Amino acid sequence: MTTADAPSLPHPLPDELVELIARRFRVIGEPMRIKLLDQLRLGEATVLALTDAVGASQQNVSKHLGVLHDAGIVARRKEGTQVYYRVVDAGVFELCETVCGSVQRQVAELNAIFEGAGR
Amino acid sequence: MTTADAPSLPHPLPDELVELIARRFRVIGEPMRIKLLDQLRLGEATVLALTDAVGASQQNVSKHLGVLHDAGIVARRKEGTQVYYRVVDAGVFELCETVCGSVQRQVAELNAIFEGAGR
DNA sequence: ACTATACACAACTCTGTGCTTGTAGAAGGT
DNA sequence: ACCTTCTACAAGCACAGAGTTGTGTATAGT
Repeated sequence: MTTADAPSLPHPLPDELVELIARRFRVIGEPMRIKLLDQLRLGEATVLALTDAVGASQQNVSKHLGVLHDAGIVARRKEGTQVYYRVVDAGVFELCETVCGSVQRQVAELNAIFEGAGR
Repeated sequence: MTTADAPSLPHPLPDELVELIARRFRVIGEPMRIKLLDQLRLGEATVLALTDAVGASQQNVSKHLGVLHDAGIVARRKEGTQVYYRVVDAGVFELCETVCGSVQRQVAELNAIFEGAGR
């Protein structure tokens, strides 16, 4: 438990694990779901609040939240007619930060090319 | 470079950045590409070697490598008729390890349920 | 020069999936 | 009881993308 890091994954990654990893990446690889997770970074929120925040239809938001829920990334809490969603796997934020780092680095490289060639 | 960490991403994530992040996740979210990256973890390799390693057609491997190359994750080095690919963005390994951690944790939870209910 | 090898590109097919529309179910207000 | 609100589910449509087939290009060997 305390040593969940430094896994040193097996070298020929088994096919089933590859499939699980790929599925997970695909779950996070949708703009709408990233927006929802970004909103949930501020804390739990209702479907209605998320719908207003991301500017999509209620059905669409509900569907995407269902995908995130099935993937075990978010959890539901029902209260009256409203359902509150929250992130239970904080690893997704780490993932987004890592990706952001790569993207920013690439953009910086492109920028350097323009600066070097432009003047 | 020195401050590439602790990004504390802006809270309403801009749409364009969301799109870039999602695209990146989708690039990595394919089993074949994960297998290729897993092989490239051992060092640079030719298309033929990767083709044999993952058990796919040469065209398919070449296509996936092209996607990884366009995404800036791998780089090419031509030598004679052969092309050597290598990973230039080590962040992908960090991503895979993070995802593996989440997957393993979920599997452990399911396992605990079976152990708790089975006996 | 000719042939073989290694890789990449283009066109095509097909599966997967995201979005919309419509609707059903649950809970609260009147 | 009735109606409204909030959420989830189902069917249909459309597009993105993964895989195959065929071919073009470059390099090495003879």
